[in-house]
Amino acid sequence: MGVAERRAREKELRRETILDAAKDVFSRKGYQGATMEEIAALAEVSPATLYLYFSNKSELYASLNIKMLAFLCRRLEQVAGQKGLEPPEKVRRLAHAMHDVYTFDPLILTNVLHMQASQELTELSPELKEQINSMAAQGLRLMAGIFQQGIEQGHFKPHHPVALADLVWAVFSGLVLWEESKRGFAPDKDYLQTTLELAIETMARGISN
Amino acid sequence: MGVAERRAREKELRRETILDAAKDVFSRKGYQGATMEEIAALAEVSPATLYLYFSNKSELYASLNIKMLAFLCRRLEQVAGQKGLEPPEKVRRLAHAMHDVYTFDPLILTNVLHMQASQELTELSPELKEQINSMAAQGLRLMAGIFQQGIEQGHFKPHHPVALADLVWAVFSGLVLWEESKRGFAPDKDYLQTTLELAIETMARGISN
Amino acid sequence: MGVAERRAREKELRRETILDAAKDVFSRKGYQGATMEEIAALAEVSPATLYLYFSNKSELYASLNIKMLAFLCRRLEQVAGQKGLEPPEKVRRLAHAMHDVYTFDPLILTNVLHMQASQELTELSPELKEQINSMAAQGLRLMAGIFQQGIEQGHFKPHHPVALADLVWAVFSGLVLWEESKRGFAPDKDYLQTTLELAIETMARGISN
Amino acid sequence: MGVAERRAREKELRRETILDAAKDVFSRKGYQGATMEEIAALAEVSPATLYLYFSNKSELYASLNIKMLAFLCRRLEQVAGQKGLEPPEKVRRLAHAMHDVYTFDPLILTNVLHMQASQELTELSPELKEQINSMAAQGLRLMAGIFQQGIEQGHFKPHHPVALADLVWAVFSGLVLWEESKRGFAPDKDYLQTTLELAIETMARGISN
DNA sequence: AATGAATGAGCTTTCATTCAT
DNA sequence: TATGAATGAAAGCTCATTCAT
Repeated sequence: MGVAERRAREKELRRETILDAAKDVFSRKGYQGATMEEIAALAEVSPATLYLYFSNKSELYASLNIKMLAFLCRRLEQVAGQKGLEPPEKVRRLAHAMHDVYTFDPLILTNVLHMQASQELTELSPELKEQINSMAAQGLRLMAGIFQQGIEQGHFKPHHPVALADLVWAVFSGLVLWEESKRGFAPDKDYLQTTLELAIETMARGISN
Repeated sequence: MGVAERRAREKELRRETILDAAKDVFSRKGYQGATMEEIAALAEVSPATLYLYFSNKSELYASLNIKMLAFLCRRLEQVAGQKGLEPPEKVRRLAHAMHDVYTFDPLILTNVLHMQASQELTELSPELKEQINSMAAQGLRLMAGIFQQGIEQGHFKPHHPVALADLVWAVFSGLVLWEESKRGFAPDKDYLQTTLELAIETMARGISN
Repeated sequence: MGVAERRAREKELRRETILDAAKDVFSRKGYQGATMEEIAALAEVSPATLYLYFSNKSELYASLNIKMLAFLCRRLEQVAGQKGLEPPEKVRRLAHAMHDVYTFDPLILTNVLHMQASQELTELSPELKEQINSMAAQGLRLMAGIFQQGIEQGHFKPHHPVALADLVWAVFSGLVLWEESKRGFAPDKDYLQTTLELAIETMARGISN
Repeated sequence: MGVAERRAREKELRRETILDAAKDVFSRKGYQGATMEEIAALAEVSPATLYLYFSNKSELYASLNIKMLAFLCRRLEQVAGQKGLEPPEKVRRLAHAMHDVYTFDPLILTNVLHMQASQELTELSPELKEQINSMAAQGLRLMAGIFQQGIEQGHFKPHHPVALADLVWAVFSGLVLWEESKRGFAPDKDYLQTTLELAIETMARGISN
């Protein structure tokens, strides 16, 4: 059992190594631009080894994105689930949460947003596509829940909460991708932090005036 | 000379045809996913012909984006250059302008934003990269000018105008890319129009509170 | 027009060159064992060129077999269509015809029989599979027609003509494949000729006694 | 020693399990199409284990065919060795014997015939090739012996008995492979039985008229 | 000027085989 | 002895790019 256990742990470890390498390469080159060879080299395995862990390129890509969406959702759940907080405060924490994710690993969001913003999804198998879409939807639902509460309690002017969540997500995508696009120009993390927080809050209030 | 002139015009015409085809294909497939063959087929020329007008794929891509950025800048100049308008009104018109561009041809912005939001730039020659970056910078400068004026005249609370322009651009990217990412879900153009206008204006004021 | 014509002829010529090379390689190595690279080398083109003429390996294989079945059917039609011949004589000519095909190019039959005798068909697209099967069926129908006539005119004892055709085809396959399997042992062409003729005729009579 | 013996028997058992799995896979997919992994999975061992029993794929294939040829020869010996039977009756029993083998396990013959009818042999080491060829030759010799006797005793008209044996083998191959090629069309076992018997007998007589 | 045809380089994927455990 | 894991080598196929006509 000891052997089997260690094997399993080692296997899981290597899987993570590969996913890490994939995250890096996919975020730098995009889905089409990334090559299995480069991912393999970064993970320090042979290309053939990748296929022991993922049945093909698109499944690797999908697994990666699912993992990252899961991380994002978990963080959003923490915020949404906090009892006894006024919605405006929750909105502020929402901004913090997304910024946290970005600070923890900018590539996570870069990948998720790139995926949302582009066509790679069409190449995936329907099941994986479905899984990814439903996780993304859950993220939006969590955000929408916060606004819903705020509207019900009179903090925000009546407006469809899903539309608000959409808008926040869009703003957020814009900010992060914009940061990304300026890579090399020493992006200021505080700048993102501040504008993000402000943008989300004013948006949540202003949109329905 | 009449002959030479007509030749030149015909050549220019074909160049435009190719760029149009490229715009379509690049916006649908992304840089890596697009093939010269598909672009050629759409432009109704042979693949070899593309190389009479553009020395390679990345130059074609760059030329396309430069053209589109130029179009965008021209429209921004119209807004920025109007005399006798109060800055808040200019901001409103700024939103209109960007939405106009999007309405006139969504692919223009889709391409520009995708390019900004991703890594294709790294493949281009330094000169072209420089040219593209400087045009993008000019667009930002034009927007920043509007906010600058507003701040000087006391309409907006003091804040670095370039940062404001950045934020507007980011919000806008977010909204458009978000729209794009939901292709197939019957996007509502009015929704984009309204939220865009609102977002820019509230942002312009709120950011400095 | 002269140019277009010559181009078309050259293209057709090259297509034939490729098919010839494919015939050779497929008959030596079988479908799975053959490589596009070897076929290309034999045809003195690059592997990529093969894909200008055939969309993939299985289509190349199918095209080859269709062409060869067509050749076989044409020869069988000549025999079946001859007026004023007694069925026993027709049977004799049938043996000659099949032997002719074999003499003209042993690889033709080797390929057709190998294909019939193995699993490669399952890899082809349904349409091509259908086309190949229908041509093979036509060959059998032609042979069956000869026996049908012989039975009706009392030359052969009553028996289902299709079953007879099946049997003849089987015998023939056996003889040719057996020859093939002994390659290198100086196969005697006359031997095949004689036994083939004898086998077909005795079979045609004996089966129903 | 008891332990060593049991070990040996277990080893032999596993070898047989592997050969059985190989027989199945090779007959379904052919030599090139079969994969060591599929064979291993069917034998419920790891791919690496195969290499403890056979030094490589082609040796496994060869071992399999040698075993099957041995089985076939044993059955032929039974027929050839029976005293006090008239040659015509022996011929009849020869047909039965071959049909028995086919009934006992169609895959045995399918494999042997496929191998004879194709090129896989060229990949084998000279020694194995030699061994296979000599066993096939022995099978033929056994059949030839029957005809030899018949000729000597005046039952069949003078003809080279080896040629007769060749022909019978060829007919038989044809019938079985033809059956195989129609897999899926509910092949009728009685049909094979009857035509086989008839074909061998008429051939044995007719060939020398 | 335009193109049909060709190809080199490179990609994803498979698989027989090896080896540390 | 048995195997999980790894990989080198090769396969099918694609595509940006070139070139003779």
